[in-house]
Parts: sequence; C-alpha cells; structure tokens
Amino acid sequence: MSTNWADEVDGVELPQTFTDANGITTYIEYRVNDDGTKIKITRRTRKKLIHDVVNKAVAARKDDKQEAMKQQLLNKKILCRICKGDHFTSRCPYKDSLGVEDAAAVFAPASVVEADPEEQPTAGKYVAPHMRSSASRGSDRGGGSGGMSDRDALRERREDQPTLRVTNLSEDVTDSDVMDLFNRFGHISRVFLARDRETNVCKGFAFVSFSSREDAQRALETVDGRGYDNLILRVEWAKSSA
DNA sequence: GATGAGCGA
Repeated sequence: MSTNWADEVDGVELPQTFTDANGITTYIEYRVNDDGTKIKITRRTRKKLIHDVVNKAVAARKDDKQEAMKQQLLNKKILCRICKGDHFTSRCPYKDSLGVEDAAAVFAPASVVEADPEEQPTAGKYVAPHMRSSASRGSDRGGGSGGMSDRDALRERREDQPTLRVTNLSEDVTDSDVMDLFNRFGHISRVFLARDRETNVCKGFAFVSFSSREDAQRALETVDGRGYDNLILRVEWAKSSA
C-alpha cells in the first residue's frame, strides 16, 4: 500500500554528517530502494561542507569585528598617550593618515615660515595666512561695495561653521597641539587659541571649527572629559559671541 | 573660569 510506503519514508532517518579532527567528513544517508528495502549510504570526503565554510566565514567576520574593537580601544589609549607628551606630533602613529599637509600649511612651525621673507610675521611668531589682517586678499573681495570689513567677514564665516569650544587647556598648549588633538576627526577649517596679547601664553581655551558637523560631533564626544597633561579637557559647542 | 581681534577705509 502506498500509505505504508509513506510511513516508511517518515521512519527514514535524516542524513547526518560528521567531520573529524583530520577534516574528513562522513556523510550518512538512508534511502529506500524500489523494492522497499532500507539502505544506508556512507560517503567520506575531505571536502569541506558549505556550512563549515560559512561557519568559518562567520567566525572570521567575528574576528574582524573583535579586531576592529581592539583597534578602537587602542586608538583611545593612543589618544591619551598622545595628549601627554609635548612632542606627541612626531610620535603620533596617525600622522600619515591625518590631514598633516593641511596642518603643516596652516600651522607651519616658525622655522618653515622663515623661508617666506615677504610675509615676515611680527617677532617671528607665525600667523596663519587667513589670520593675517595685512593679507592682500582682504580688499579685493567681489567689488567691496558691501562695506564689509575683514573682521565682519571673519565673524560671518566663523558663525556658520560647526565650532567647538575647548576649555581647561594648560597654558603651554599651542595651536598645533590643538590641531593635532582634533584633526583626526576630520578636516579642521580653523583653530583659534585664546592667548594673552603680551605674554602670548594660552588663556586656557580655544575654538576649533570643522568642515563637517558630524566630525565636530564625534570630536566633542571623544575628547570631552579626556585627560590632557594633568587636566581634564572640556569640549562643548561654541556659542556665537554677540 | 573663560565665547576668539582690534578699534584701520
């Protein structure tokens, strides 16, 4: 009877596989012959089963994730370490992946600037090009009929950029320290370090403007509360000064 | 603790 046959099929065990330590896979399958007899088929193969390959791939992806997480932790550690040293820039393992060229252009050390006698800054102190009030480009902006001064233009530019205020900086922090601390999060359009006009020492706070708000957000979240020297940095969104 | 400079056509 056909119903018996169906019962028999139900009774047939499902195929099974075993893979031993040597990578030999044993495949056992049960079949019912035409004459109704049940037979057992055993095959051995060295070939990897698809699910083994898939499992391995999944495991590998897991490893990658763990590696990424490790890397992230490592980054955090490195960030702290970088923050401590005066010469962290040269030791920074990220310096090749950062916008170092930009940084060098905007915050070139005095020794580099000496090669440009035309733009001799006051007392050898470097002033970034966009901060030089004497820069010739100031007066040739689009006809100049608007009556907008350079400082108005600067303020206007400053206000539509995502800007962070960094406080609790130690007094020997420099522009490039701030740059080095933040440019790993993205392109920085401007750094302003508040300094005493005569002594030139850092007044303890700075403004950092990013090109991208997302980068600024990440920088805020990452650097806020972090140790720098023996101080805890505070980073928040800058309020536009009236 | 703090919200940027300079005060000039």
